[in-house]
Amino acid sequence: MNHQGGLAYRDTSIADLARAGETLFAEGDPCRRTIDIRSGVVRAVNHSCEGHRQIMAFFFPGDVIGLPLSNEHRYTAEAATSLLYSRHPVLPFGNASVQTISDPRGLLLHVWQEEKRFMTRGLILGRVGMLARMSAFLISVIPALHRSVGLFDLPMSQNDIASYLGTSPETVCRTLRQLREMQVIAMPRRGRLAIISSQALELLAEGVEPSAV
Amino acid sequence: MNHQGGLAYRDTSIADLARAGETLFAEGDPCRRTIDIRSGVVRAVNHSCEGHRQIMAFFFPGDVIGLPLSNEHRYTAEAATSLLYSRHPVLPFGNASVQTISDPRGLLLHVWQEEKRFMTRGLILGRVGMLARMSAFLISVIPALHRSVGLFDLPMSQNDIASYLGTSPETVCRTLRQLREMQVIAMPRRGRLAIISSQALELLAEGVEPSAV
DNA sequence: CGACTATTTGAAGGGACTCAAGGCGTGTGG
DNA sequence: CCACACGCCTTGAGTCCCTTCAAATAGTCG
Repeated sequence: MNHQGGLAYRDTSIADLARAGETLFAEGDPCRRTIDIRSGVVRAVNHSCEGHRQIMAFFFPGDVIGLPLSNEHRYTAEAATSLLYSRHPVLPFGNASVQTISDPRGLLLHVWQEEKRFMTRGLILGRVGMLARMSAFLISVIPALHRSVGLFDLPMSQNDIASYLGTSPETVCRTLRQLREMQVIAMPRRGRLAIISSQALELLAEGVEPSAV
Repeated sequence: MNHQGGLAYRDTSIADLARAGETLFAEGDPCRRTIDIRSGVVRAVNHSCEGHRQIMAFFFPGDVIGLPLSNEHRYTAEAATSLLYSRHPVLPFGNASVQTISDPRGLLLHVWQEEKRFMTRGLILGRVGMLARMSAFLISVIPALHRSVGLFDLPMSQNDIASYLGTSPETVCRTLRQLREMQVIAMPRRGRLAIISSQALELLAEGVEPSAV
């Protein structure tokens, strides 16, 4: 999941800092530069005209976002946590070939990584029942989470998780509690997560009845 | 939505035929060729290990699928209707640059088109309530549908729509009936669709209360 | 015409949403 | 250092929507 070293110039560029909530680029902005996440989490946000707000994906260290697939950005990127990142200039879309010639494999790899994140949300939201959705969500983010002694750091707020899962913060809280009571996960502290039974988590994500776990 | 003429060789290649239900390529297969849809609908399918099946996207004439973003196909492609398409050979992933050099803009356009389809499903499934989801789904597919005298041809079965929307065929049927009773759409025949009030459809997709429409 | 699939409808049950309110954690300012 | 304020998380209660199971009808293909 971490494509360290995917771009040759990564190590030489200076990192920028963004605070939680800061907007990196907005939907409709012209694609001027890609953003290479060093540490922290970025959320891709879509605003509907009625004011509803959806989080379409979370991006993690190693991901490169803002890729010039078209002239304009296709979503708004916000820092979900405090963030360390670097920016790399991009040629206008008409000259995209120049962008790809320098490292076509790198570009396509990053495009694929981005697309995977969107596909994953679809697969998660397509499941029936919040338990299955939450379990699938946890499984999908765990590989990208920072671990310390078997305890994961769940960096996004339950509000963000709710927007991602298409539900309410209350339901997120209740579902996590349910997983705790089933001894599938543990959350010793705010934002800390331990997986007690990853097998049970996978069964739940597949839609197996909770009573059978 | 229809990128006619996106690839120069389209007009000169001979079209293949596939029957409804036929598999064009399977998840995990090596990416040997891209598929250029001429007529009909393709569904991108994901099978979970427990046998559950999700439709991640529908693809329409003008879409090019099976793009070599990685070595292997990322989903299974099946003909949702009888299909006319053409295949174009693709160099192995390591040589992807050669693929892009001939027409980098074309490749990126098609990649973007594919990614948009996956993003769209996420945005649809992220809405609350089946009415909103169904309305958003109809809005998203209408531009790709074949029209005859204001009557659209809805080519996918309600089973497929259910798999796409993450619900059951019964709920799909009931939701369509509800839209009919609200005079928002009409379905004079199986697979035929008329939009009576596209404005109401958009309001419903935005989550406005049905009683307010 | 007959078999099969797709669509439609009914009824019952449970799960998720909403509204409302209370507890916890964090950070800020006096 | 403490008090306060604010946002985040947690919990409760009621309602409605969606799911599931079951069965009938319509449409399609041989």
